[in-house]
Amino acid sequence: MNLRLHNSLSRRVEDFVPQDPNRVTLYCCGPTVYNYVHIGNARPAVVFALLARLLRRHYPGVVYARNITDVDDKINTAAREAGVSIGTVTDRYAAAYRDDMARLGVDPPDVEPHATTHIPQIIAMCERLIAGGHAYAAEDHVLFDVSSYADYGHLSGRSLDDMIAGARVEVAPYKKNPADFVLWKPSSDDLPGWDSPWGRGRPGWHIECSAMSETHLGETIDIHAGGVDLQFPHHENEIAQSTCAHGGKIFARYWLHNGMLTLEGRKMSKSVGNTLVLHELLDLFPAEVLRFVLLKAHYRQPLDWSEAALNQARATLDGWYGVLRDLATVDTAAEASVPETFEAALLDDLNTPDAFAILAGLADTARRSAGTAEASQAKAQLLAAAGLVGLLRLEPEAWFKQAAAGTEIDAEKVEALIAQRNAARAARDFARADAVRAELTALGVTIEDGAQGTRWRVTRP
RNA sequence: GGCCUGGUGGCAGAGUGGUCAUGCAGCGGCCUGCAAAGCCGUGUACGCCGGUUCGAUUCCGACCCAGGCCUCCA
Repeated sequence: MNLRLHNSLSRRVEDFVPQDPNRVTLYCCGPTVYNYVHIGNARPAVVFALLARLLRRHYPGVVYARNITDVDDKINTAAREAGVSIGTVTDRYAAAYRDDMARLGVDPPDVEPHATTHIPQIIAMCERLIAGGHAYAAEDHVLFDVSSYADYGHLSGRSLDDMIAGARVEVAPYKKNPADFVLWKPSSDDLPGWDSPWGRGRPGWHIECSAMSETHLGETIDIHAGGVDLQFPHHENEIAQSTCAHGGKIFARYWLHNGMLTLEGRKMSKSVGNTLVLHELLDLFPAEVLRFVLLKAHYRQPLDWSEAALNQARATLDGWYGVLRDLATVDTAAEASVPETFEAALLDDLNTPDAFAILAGLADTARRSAGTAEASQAKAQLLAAAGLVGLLRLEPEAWFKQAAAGTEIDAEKVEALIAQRNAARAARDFARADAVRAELTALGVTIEDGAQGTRWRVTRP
């Protein structure tokens, strides 16, 4: 079983062959911490943490870096508006990000570099680029000279001429070429800044990733990942900077890009203003429901976020948890290996929809295995496969008794009503029994009479 | 305008040159006091038009439509 990945450089699915199996390097562009992230920001975090997990299963050494951008004009604005320091804003939202990711079941990266702790490396990279004739200082800025890098535009499939023709931005007068981009820019006294050979200033957006990637993963990394909206200009610029700073050595061997989330068919983005805040969604829905929706479409496809998608995810998970509830007493101490077909689907460019189809089959097998000698193995396989994608991590009873958003379930009251109803049933007073059930329904509780008694669950919202 | 994706059954969503995706929903039945859960059964799906082929949803071309990038954005 080999890992195959779609490489944006070739626009094809390729066999993944690391430079060094003992040190596979993966870098994912992380958030700019000026606010809570939205659900769209969670997609790359979930998808590429899953990729890191897969890599760890197949290679002895993996280093996964996901950065925090903590210097940015939007951060400055947010701090000014809130009347707090910039550090307060970045600390608060970086912590919130880590917390939200943990709740979503996203494994933390091995390294979480912050831009502001890599200023010396950023300055050094600027100096190297200037020395190599790839960048120039002008009016307290340092700019990358795109004409010095013949391959500029390769990743995003566009030529310099196209870019200039299609430019919709005003070109700063100090740029040699309209497509030149800022590596370093001056800061006024009220803005965060660091001393540099070009005066007090701060880094441009793109250079930080190049510097942090170089610092923690080396000059050539195996995989660089991020949203497809970063393909241009962010990733294109990273390639230009890093390649030129490293004497032409390839920067990233495989480029992975996840598709955008849409809301009612429109791209979800902070600039459009139609974002759903992950922090809030986590209070409204079980984290596994959010994970399920994020992984149910292939990562490169656009994904439409909707109430219907959430309900369907919940219904499917209810079914799978129902299997686990039926097998609650089955011991899974046996070997719990991930079935090969399941892992093969994931290894095929992270085909999570196919993996989910296989998971449904495993759930089916497990359900049918109840009471047979195969039950333990079937349950173990279901749990192992689901666990790899971060699902079915709760005890089934806990899953079914999760209260709906904003409500509390009084389990004792529910149990008491069930006892009343069962007493009525025993007396064959079905009118009374149905009346009690109506009370339970009003509480948002569905009951199931079974051979081992009556069990209940919170009806999905 | 340039570049790039994609159009699959009620919905979501994989995939394939020639039997089956899968999930949710629906319908019929079994079970149940009734439900719920479960079980059994149930759908002439692949944007449009040409081409290649014994055969295309799958390959090629045109067209239509939708979305993304070209500006901060995951």
